[in-house]
Amino acid sequence: MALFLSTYVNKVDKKGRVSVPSLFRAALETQKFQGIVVFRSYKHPALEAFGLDRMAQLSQSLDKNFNLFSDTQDDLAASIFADAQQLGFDGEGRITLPDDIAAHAGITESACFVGRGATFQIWAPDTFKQHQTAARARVQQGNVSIALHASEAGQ
Amino acid sequence: MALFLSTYVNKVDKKGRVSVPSLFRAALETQKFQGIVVFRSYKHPALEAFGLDRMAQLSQSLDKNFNLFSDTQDDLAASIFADAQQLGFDGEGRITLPDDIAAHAGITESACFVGRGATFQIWAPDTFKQHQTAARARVQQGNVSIALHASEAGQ
DNA sequence: TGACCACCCATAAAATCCCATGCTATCCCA
DNA sequence: TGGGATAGCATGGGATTTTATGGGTGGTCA
Repeated sequence: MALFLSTYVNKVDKKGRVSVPSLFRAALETQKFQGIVVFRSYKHPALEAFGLDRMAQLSQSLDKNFNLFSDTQDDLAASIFADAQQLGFDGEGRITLPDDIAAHAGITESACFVGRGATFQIWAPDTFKQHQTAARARVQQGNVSIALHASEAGQ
Repeated sequence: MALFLSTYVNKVDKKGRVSVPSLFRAALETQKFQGIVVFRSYKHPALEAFGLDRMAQLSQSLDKNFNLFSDTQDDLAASIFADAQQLGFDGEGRITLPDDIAAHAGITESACFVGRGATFQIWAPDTFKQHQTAARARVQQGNVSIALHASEAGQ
Protein backbone atom coordinates (compact mmCIF):
# COMPACT_ATOMS: atom_id res chain seq x y z
CA MET A 1 0.00 0.00 0.00
CA ALA A 2 1.19 3.50 -0.82
CA LEU A 3 2.94 5.54 1.85
CA PHE A 4 3.35 9.28 1.53
CA LEU A 5 5.90 10.99 3.75
CA SER A 6 7.52 14.37 4.06
CA THR A 7 6.69 17.76 2.61
CA TYR A 8 7.72 19.20 -0.74
CA VAL A 9 7.18 22.61 -2.28
CA ASN A 10 7.10 22.73 -6.07
CA LYS A 11 6.43 25.50 -8.52
CA VAL A 12 3.31 25.91 -10.62
CA ASP A 13 4.13 27.09 -14.13
CA LYS A 14 2.10 29.31 -16.46
CA LYS A 15 0.16 26.35 -17.76
CA GLY A 16 -0.85 25.30 -14.27
CA ARG A 17 1.47 22.30 -14.18
CA VAL A 18 3.20 21.04 -11.00
CA SER A 19 5.66 18.23 -10.53
CA VAL A 20 4.40 15.59 -8.15
CA PRO A 21 7.33 14.72 -5.85
CA SER A 22 9.29 11.77 -7.16
CA LEU A 23 8.81 9.67 -4.03
CA PHE A 24 5.04 10.18 -4.16
CA ARG A 25 5.06 8.97 -7.73
CA ALA A 26 7.17 6.01 -6.70
CA ALA A 27 4.57 5.13 -4.08
CA LEU A 28 1.94 4.95 -6.83
CA GLU A 29 3.93 3.26 -9.55
CA THR A 30 2.31 -0.14 -9.04
CA GLN A 31 -1.14 1.26 -9.81
CA LYS A 32 -2.76 1.01 -13.22
CA PHE A 33 -3.79 4.62 -13.45
CA GLN A 34 -0.62 6.69 -13.43
CA GLY A 35 -1.88 9.79 -11.75
CA ILE A 36 -3.75 10.96 -8.68
CA VAL A 37 -7.26 11.72 -7.48
CA VAL A 38 -7.80 15.18 -6.00
CA PHE A 39 -10.75 16.84 -4.25
CA ARG A 40 -11.33 19.89 -2.07
CA SER A 41 -10.89 19.36 1.65
CA TYR A 42 -14.10 20.10 3.51
CA LYS A 43 -12.15 21.18 6.57
CA HIS A 44 -9.10 23.03 5.35
CA PRO A 45 -8.21 25.41 2.53
CA ALA A 46 -6.37 22.50 0.96
CA LEU A 47 -6.76 19.56 -1.40
CA GLU A 48 -6.93 15.91 -0.44
CA ALA A 49 -5.22 13.46 -2.76
CA PHE A 50 -4.27 9.81 -3.23
CA GLY A 51 -4.15 7.08 -5.84
CA LEU A 52 -7.16 5.85 -7.73
CA ASP A 53 -6.97 2.48 -5.98
CA ARG A 54 -7.76 4.04 -2.67
CA MET A 55 -10.72 5.90 -4.11
CA ALA A 56 -12.12 2.59 -5.28
CA GLN A 57 -11.58 1.19 -1.80
CA LEU A 58 -13.35 4.13 -0.23
CA SER A 59 -16.27 3.58 -2.54
CA GLN A 60 -16.50 -0.06 -1.55
CA SER A 61 -16.35 0.63 2.13
CA LEU A 62 -19.14 3.19 1.92
CA ASP A 63 -21.19 0.84 -0.18
CA LYS A 64 -20.78 -2.11 2.12
CA ASN A 65 -21.45 -0.20 5.31
CA PHE A 66 -24.26 1.87 3.91
CA ASN A 67 -26.31 1.83 7.08
CA LEU A 68 -23.46 2.45 9.45
CA PHE A 69 -22.60 5.92 8.29
CA SER A 70 -24.44 8.97 9.49
CA ASP A 71 -26.33 11.21 7.11
CA THR A 72 -23.62 13.77 7.50
CA GLN A 73 -20.93 11.37 6.50
CA ASP A 74 -23.06 10.17 3.65
CA ASP A 75 -23.37 13.68 2.34
CA LEU A 76 -19.66 14.15 2.73
CA ALA A 77 -18.90 11.04 0.76
CA ALA A 78 -21.26 12.08 -1.99
CA SER A 79 -19.64 15.48 -2.27
CA ILE A 80 -16.21 13.89 -2.38
CA PHE A 81 -17.06 11.70 -5.33
CA ALA A 82 -18.75 14.53 -7.14
CA ASP A 83 -15.87 16.87 -6.55
CA ALA A 84 -12.98 14.53 -7.19
CA GLN A 85 -10.87 14.75 -10.32
CA GLN A 86 -8.47 12.28 -11.85
CA LEU A 87 -5.26 13.99 -12.83
CA GLY A 88 -2.83 11.97 -14.92
CA PHE A 89 0.93 12.41 -14.92
CA ASP A 90 2.59 13.80 -18.02
CA GLY A 91 5.92 12.42 -19.24
CA GLU A 92 7.78 14.36 -16.56
CA GLY A 93 5.55 13.34 -13.67
CA ARG A 94 3.52 16.53 -13.54
CA ILE A 95 -0.20 17.13 -13.13
CA THR A 96 -2.24 20.10 -14.28
CA LEU A 97 -4.27 21.64 -11.48
CA PRO A 98 -7.74 22.79 -12.61
CA ASP A 99 -8.43 26.42 -11.71
CA ASP A 100 -11.36 25.91 -9.38
CA ILE A 101 -9.53 23.29 -7.37
CA ALA A 102 -6.38 25.39 -7.11
CA ALA A 103 -8.43 28.40 -6.05
CA HIS A 104 -9.94 26.53 -3.10
CA ALA A 105 -6.47 26.04 -1.69
CA GLY A 106 -5.26 29.50 -2.64
CA ILE A 107 -2.55 27.98 -4.78
CA THR A 108 -0.95 30.35 -7.27
CA GLU A 109 2.82 30.24 -7.74
CA SER A 110 3.76 27.12 -5.82
CA ALA A 111 2.13 24.11 -4.28
CA CYS A 112 3.04 22.26 -1.11
CA PHE A 113 2.69 18.46 -1.15
CA VAL A 114 2.17 17.13 2.35
CA GLY A 115 2.49 13.44 3.14
CA ARG A 116 -0.09 11.97 5.53
CA GLY A 117 0.65 8.27 5.42
CA ALA A 118 -1.90 6.63 3.19
CA THR A 119 -2.89 9.95 1.62
CA PHE A 120 -1.45 13.37 1.00
CA GLN A 121 -2.62 16.95 0.77
CA ILE A 122 -1.80 19.90 -1.44
CA TRP A 123 -1.64 23.35 0.16
CA ALA A 124 -0.49 26.85 -0.56
CA PRO A 125 2.94 26.86 1.13
CA ASP A 126 2.29 29.76 3.52
CA THR A 127 -1.08 28.48 4.60
CA PHE A 128 0.36 25.10 5.40
CA LYS A 129 3.20 26.51 7.44
CA GLN A 130 0.71 28.15 9.78
CA HIS A 131 -1.42 25.05 9.98
CA GLN A 132 1.54 22.83 10.77
CA THR A 133 2.82 25.06 13.54
CA ALA A 134 -0.59 25.05 15.19
CA ALA A 135 -0.99 21.30 14.82
CA ARG A 136 2.43 20.61 16.28
CA ALA A 137 1.64 22.78 19.28
CA ARG A 138 -1.61 20.91 19.90
CA VAL A 139 0.14 17.56 19.77
CA GLN A 140 2.87 18.72 22.14
CA GLN A 141 0.32 20.00 24.63
CA GLY A 142 -1.78 16.97 25.00
CA ASN A 143 -2.19 14.14 22.65
CA VAL A 144 1.28 12.69 22.50
CA SER A 145 0.17 9.61 24.37
CA ILE A 146 -1.92 8.55 21.43
CA ALA A 147 1.03 8.95 19.11
CA LEU A 148 3.34 6.95 21.33
CA HIS A 149 0.79 4.24 21.83
CA ALA A 150 0.18 3.86 18.14
CA SER A 151 3.89 3.81 17.50
CA GLU A 152 4.57 1.16 20.11
CA ALA A 153 1.72 -0.98 18.85
CA GLY A 154 3.21 -0.84 15.41
CA GLN A 155 6.05 -3.26 15.74
CA MET B 1 12.03 -7.26 13.94
CA ALA B 2 14.71 -4.61 14.00
CA LEU B 3 16.74 -4.07 17.15
CA PHE B 4 18.99 -1.08 17.64
CA LEU B 5 21.60 -1.15 20.39
CA SER B 6 24.57 0.89 21.55
CA THR B 7 25.77 4.38 20.66
CA TYR B 8 27.96 5.46 17.75
CA VAL B 9 29.40 8.79 16.71
CA ASN B 10 30.10 9.28 13.00
CA LYS B 11 31.28 12.24 10.97
CA VAL B 12 29.12 14.36 8.69
CA ASP B 13 30.98 15.31 5.51
CA LYS B 14 30.66 18.47 3.40
CA LYS B 15 27.76 17.02 1.48
CA GLY B 16 25.84 16.26 4.66
CA ARG B 17 26.43 12.51 4.47
CA VAL B 18 26.80 10.25 7.52
CA SER B 19 27.48 6.56 7.75
CA VAL B 20 24.70 4.71 9.53
CA PRO B 21 26.39 2.28 11.95
CA SER B 22 26.86 -1.07 10.33
CA LEU B 23 24.88 -2.97 12.97
CA PHE B 24 21.91 -0.62 12.57
CA ARG B 25 21.96 -1.31 8.85
CA ALA B 26 22.15 -5.01 9.51
CA ALA B 27 19.01 -4.72 11.64
CA LEU B 28 17.18 -3.30 8.63
CA GLU B 29 18.57 -5.47 5.87
CA THR B 30 15.42 -7.59 5.51
CA GLN B 31 13.30 -4.58 4.63
CA LYS B 32 12.44 -3.66 1.06
CA PHE B 33 13.36 -0.03 1.38
CA GLN B 34 17.07 0.14 2.21
CA GLY B 35 17.16 3.26 4.29
CA ILE B 36 15.56 4.88 7.29
CA VAL B 37 12.72 7.22 8.18
CA VAL B 38 13.64 10.27 10.26
CA PHE B 39 11.57 12.99 11.93
CA ARG B 40 12.05 15.68 14.55
CA SER B 41 11.51 14.65 18.14
CA TYR B 42 8.80 16.54 20.03
CA LYS B 43 10.59 16.43 23.34
CA HIS B 44 14.24 16.77 22.53
CA PRO B 45 16.58 18.55 20.15
CA ALA B 46 17.06 15.22 18.43
CA LEU B 47 15.76 13.06 15.59
CA GLU B 48 13.68 9.92 15.87
CA ALA B 49 14.39 7.16 13.37
CA PHE B 50 13.45 3.63 12.33
CA GLY B 51 12.77 1.53 9.26
CA LEU B 52 10.08 2.24 6.69
CA ASP B 53 8.20 -0.92 7.64
CA ARG B 54 7.46 0.47 11.05
CA MET B 55 6.21 3.70 9.54
CA ALA B 56 3.92 1.76 7.23
CA GLN B 57 2.50 -0.08 10.21
CA LEU B 58 1.94 3.18 12.04
CA SER B 59 0.12 4.51 9.01
CA GLN B 60 -2.09 1.45 8.83
CA SER B 61 -3.00 1.58 12.48
CA LEU B 62 -4.09 5.20 12.10
CA ASP B 63 -5.91 4.49 8.90
CA LYS B 64 -8.02 1.47 9.80
CA ASN B 65 -11.37 3.15 9.27
CA PHE B 66 -10.77 5.64 6.48
CA ASN B 67 -10.75 8.26 9.13
CA LEU B 68 -10.83 11.36 7.01
CA PHE B 69 -12.89 12.96 9.71
CA SER B 70 -10.82 12.94 12.90
CA ASP B 71 -9.20 16.12 14.19
CA THR B 72 -6.68 14.30 16.33
CA GLN B 73 -5.52 12.19 13.46
CA ASP B 74 -5.27 15.32 11.44
CA ASP B 75 -2.81 16.87 13.85
CA LEU B 76 -0.81 13.70 14.19
CA ALA B 77 -0.54 13.25 10.48
CA ALA B 78 0.48 16.85 10.00
CA SER B 79 3.24 16.56 12.55
CA ILE B 80 4.56 13.05 12.01
CA PHE B 81 4.03 12.01 8.40
CA ALA B 82 4.49 15.49 7.01
CA ASP B 83 7.68 15.94 8.97
CA ALA B 84 9.17 12.52 8.29
CA GLN B 85 11.78 11.96 5.61
CA GLN B 86 12.76 8.80 3.81
CA LEU B 87 16.54 8.67 3.62
CA GLY B 88 17.97 5.89 1.49
CA PHE B 89 21.39 4.34 1.98
CA ASP B 90 24.00 4.96 -0.67
CA GLY B 91 26.36 2.21 -1.76
CA GLU B 92 28.45 2.73 1.38
CA GLY B 93 25.55 2.71 3.83
CA ARG B 94 25.34 6.46 4.29
CA ILE B 95 22.37 8.79 4.44
CA THR B 96 22.24 12.47 3.59
CA LEU B 97 20.74 14.56 6.37
CA PRO B 98 18.56 17.39 5.05
CA ASP B 99 19.49 20.79 6.45
CA ASP B 100 16.30 21.60 8.29
CA ILE B 101 16.23 18.25 10.04
CA ALA B 102 19.91 18.45 11.00
CA ALA B 103 19.36 21.97 12.32
CA HIS B 104 16.64 20.82 14.70
CA ALA B 105 19.15 18.55 16.38
CA GLY B 106 22.02 21.03 16.12
CA ILE B 107 24.03 18.53 14.09
CA THR B 108 26.99 19.98 12.20
CA GLU B 109 30.25 18.03 12.13
CA SER B 110 29.24 14.72 13.59
CA ALA B 111 26.13 12.78 14.51
CA CYS B 112 25.46 10.47 17.41
CA PHE B 113 23.35 7.36 16.75
CA VAL B 114 21.63 6.15 19.90
CA GLY B 115 20.00 2.73 19.94
CA ARG B 116 16.64 2.51 21.70
CA GLY B 117 15.51 -1.00 20.92
CA ALA B 118 12.88 -0.91 18.19
CA THR B 119 13.91 2.62 17.23
CA PHE B 120 16.92 4.86 17.47
CA GLN B 121 17.70 8.54 17.77
CA ILE B 122 20.22 10.88 16.18
CA TRP B 123 21.73 13.65 18.30
CA ALA B 124 24.51 16.17 18.17
CA PRO B 125 27.20 14.42 20.26
CA ASP B 126 27.61 17.23 22.80
CA THR B 127 23.91 17.68 23.26
CA PHE B 128 23.46 14.01 23.87
CA LYS B 129 26.27 13.95 26.42
CA GLN B 130 24.58 16.71 28.38
CA HIS B 131 21.26 15.02 28.13
CA GLN B 132 22.69 11.78 29.42
CA THR B 133 24.48 13.52 32.28
CA ALA B 134 21.30 15.31 33.29
CA ALA B 135 19.35 12.09 33.24
CA ARG B 136 21.94 10.40 35.42
CA ALA B 137 21.92 13.31 37.86
CA ARG B 138 18.18 12.99 38.29
CA VAL B 139 18.62 9.37 39.21
CA GLN B 140 21.38 10.14 41.71
CA GLN B 141 19.25 12.76 43.42
CA GLY B 142 16.86 10.04 44.34
CA ASN B 143 14.10 11.18 42.09
CA VAL B 144 14.07 7.79 40.52
CA SER B 145 10.41 7.66 39.62
CA ILE B 146 10.66 10.82 37.53
CA ALA B 147 13.81 9.61 35.87
CA LEU B 148 12.23 6.32 35.00
CA HIS B 149 9.13 7.99 33.75
CA ALA B 150 11.10 10.32 31.51
CA SER B 151 13.11 7.42 30.24
CA GLU B 152 10.09 5.37 29.36
CA ALA B 153 8.24 8.23 27.73
CA GLY B 154 10.76 8.63 24.99
CA GLN B 155 14.03 10.09 26.17
C1' DT C 1 -10.16 29.54 -35.44
C1' DG C 2 -8.79 29.60 -30.95
C1' DA C 3 -8.38 27.53 -26.47
C1' DC C 4 -6.74 23.50 -24.50
C1' DC C 5 -4.27 19.34 -23.98
C1' DA C 6 -0.99 15.60 -24.62
C1' DC C 7 3.57 14.86 -25.92
C1' DC C 8 8.51 16.19 -26.85
C1' DC C 9 12.87 18.30 -25.91
C1' DA C 10 16.29 21.32 -23.29
C1' DT C 11 18.69 22.75 -19.06
C1' DA C 12 20.31 23.70 -14.37
C1' DA C 13 20.45 22.06 -9.89
C1' DA C 14 20.44 18.46 -6.81
C1' DA C 15 20.68 13.77 -5.46
C1' DT C 16 22.95 9.43 -6.32
C1' DC C 17 26.42 6.28 -7.77
C1' DC C 18 31.13 4.80 -8.15
C1' DC C 19 35.83 4.34 -7.01
C1' DA C 20 39.80 5.28 -3.92
C1' DT C 21 41.89 5.50 0.68
C1' DG C 22 43.01 4.84 5.49
C1' DC C 23 41.89 2.78 9.71
C1' DT C 24 40.75 -0.90 12.78
C1' DA C 25 39.69 -5.19 14.26
C1' DT C 26 39.96 -9.87 13.16
C1' DC C 27 42.00 -13.96 11.44
C1' DC C 28 45.66 -17.10 10.45
C1' DC C 29 49.83 -19.33 10.68
C1' DA C 30 54.35 -20.04 12.19
C1' DT D 1 51.92 -15.78 21.28
C1' DG D 2 53.33 -12.47 18.06
C1' DG D 3 53.11 -10.40 13.79
C1' DG D 4 51.72 -10.11 9.21
C1' DA D 5 47.79 -10.67 6.12
C1' DT D 6 42.87 -9.78 5.43
C1' DA D 7 38.34 -8.18 5.49
C1' DG D 8 34.97 -4.82 6.98
C1' DC D 9 33.91 -0.18 7.83
C1' DA D 10 34.05 4.85 7.85
C1' DT D 11 35.34 8.60 4.99
C1' DG D 12 36.46 11.59 0.86
C1' DG D 13 35.89 13.38 -3.74
C1' DG D 14 34.74 13.13 -8.66
C1' DA D 15 31.49 11.54 -12.15
C1' DT D 16 26.89 10.34 -13.53
C1' DT D 17 22.04 10.33 -13.35
C1' DT D 18 17.57 11.96 -11.73
C1' DT D 19 14.44 15.63 -10.90
C1' DA D 20 12.24 19.84 -11.23
C1' DT D 21 11.30 23.33 -14.33
C1' DG D 22 10.70 25.83 -18.67
C1' DG D 23 9.27 26.18 -23.30
C1' DG D 24 7.80 24.44 -28.01
C1' DT D 25 4.62 21.81 -31.31
C1' DG D 26 1.05 19.40 -33.26
C1' DG D 27 -3.45 17.48 -32.60
C1' DT D 28 -8.28 17.79 -30.74
C1' DC D 29 -12.54 19.51 -29.73
C1' DA D 30 -15.80 23.04 -29.34
